[in-house]
Amino acid sequence: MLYSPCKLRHLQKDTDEKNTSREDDDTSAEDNTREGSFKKRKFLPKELKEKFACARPSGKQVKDFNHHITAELEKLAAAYKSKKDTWRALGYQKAISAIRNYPRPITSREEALSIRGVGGRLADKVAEIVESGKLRKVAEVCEDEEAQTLQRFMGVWGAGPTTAHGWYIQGYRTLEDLREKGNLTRHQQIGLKYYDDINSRIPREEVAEIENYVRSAAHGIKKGLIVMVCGSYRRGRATCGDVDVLVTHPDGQSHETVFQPLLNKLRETGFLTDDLVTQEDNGNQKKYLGVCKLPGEGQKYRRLDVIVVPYCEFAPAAMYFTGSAHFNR
DNA sequence: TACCAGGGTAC
DNA sequence: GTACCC
DNA sequence: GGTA
Ligand SMILES: O=c1ccn([C@H]2C[C@H](O)[C@@H](COP(=O)(O)OP(=O)(O)OP(=O)(O)O)O2)c(=O)[nH]1
Ligand SMILES: [Mg+2]
Repeated sequence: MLYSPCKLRHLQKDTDEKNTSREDDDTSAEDNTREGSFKKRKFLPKELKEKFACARPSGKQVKDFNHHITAELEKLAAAYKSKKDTWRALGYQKAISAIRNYPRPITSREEALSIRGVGGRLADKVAEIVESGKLRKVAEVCEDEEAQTLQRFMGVWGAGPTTAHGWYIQGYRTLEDLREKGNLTRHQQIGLKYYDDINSRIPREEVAEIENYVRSAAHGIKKGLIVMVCGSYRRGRATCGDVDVLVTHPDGQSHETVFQPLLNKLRETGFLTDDLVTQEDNGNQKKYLGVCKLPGEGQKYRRLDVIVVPYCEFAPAAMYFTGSAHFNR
């Protein structure tokens, strides 16, 4: 990420057709009813409160009113992605993101259609789920052996549709096949080793523990370091796929020297168990991707991403790293 | 019908 | 160059 | 898949 003003331009424009909410919130410009009680600003025009998620109180937890719908659509999105039907998968993903952040339960095809990113065909599917609780298309597309195997293989970190298909046509069907016969890159070996843990969601309470662990290590290296978890955690999700840690320092200088020492410190204590990408440079940003585990019995292995950025890029880096991916795109 | 973000590393 | 990832 |  370059964090140039140019890159950020689209974030501030066309607010009324592209939705201003980071979680990509709900819908198109018109419907959006939501009380929104800003005590200090009684004069805030009602249209604004209805139009902008940022003008409404967020409350503490991010709700997931339409989980039954997004869970079903997720299955199709994943299946299309595994079949390399990229753009169809993107369409599904955008709709899922919009529905996930729609602020109340959807009860009709028309209501679904009012959401930006949900067109006629997806609205039909939403309606079917609302009425029957499931989608016949899922059985059709996702439940044969090939589809299920591709999904299984793509759960290996570092394996995408091409690799999964390659393993499939070599006759592999199980993770055990991969372990004993498969040709795996270093990333994929790690992904397979921790398959179950990496594919488990992380409760946000545990993410907070990991944040504190990294913060303690950071403060042992340099006083004043800012350690902030971004990603789905910062967007308020109850569970997260991984932990995205942003590190910076208000002196505007220290970011240059903390990256490797911080990682080394986390390695020494055994917190970092495996490295995926030890250093990825982008402008002044440094990024680490790896696997970690909190001390103590029964802790799972978790995917950890760390970026270290100069303080002057703190805000845009936090924006990028908080996402969602859909919002950034 | 054209387009769907923009950047990086591993192989 | 391609595959995969953030 | 959806949007323009
Ligand atoms: O293709 C991508 C993927 C990620 N990001 C940014 C936004 C995202 O929020 C952040 C962290 O990525 P991650 O994959 O961890 O996404 P997440 O939003 O944290 O979701 P999850 O709960 O799956 O980790 O990096 C992008 O800009 N583009
Ligand atoms: Mg994340």
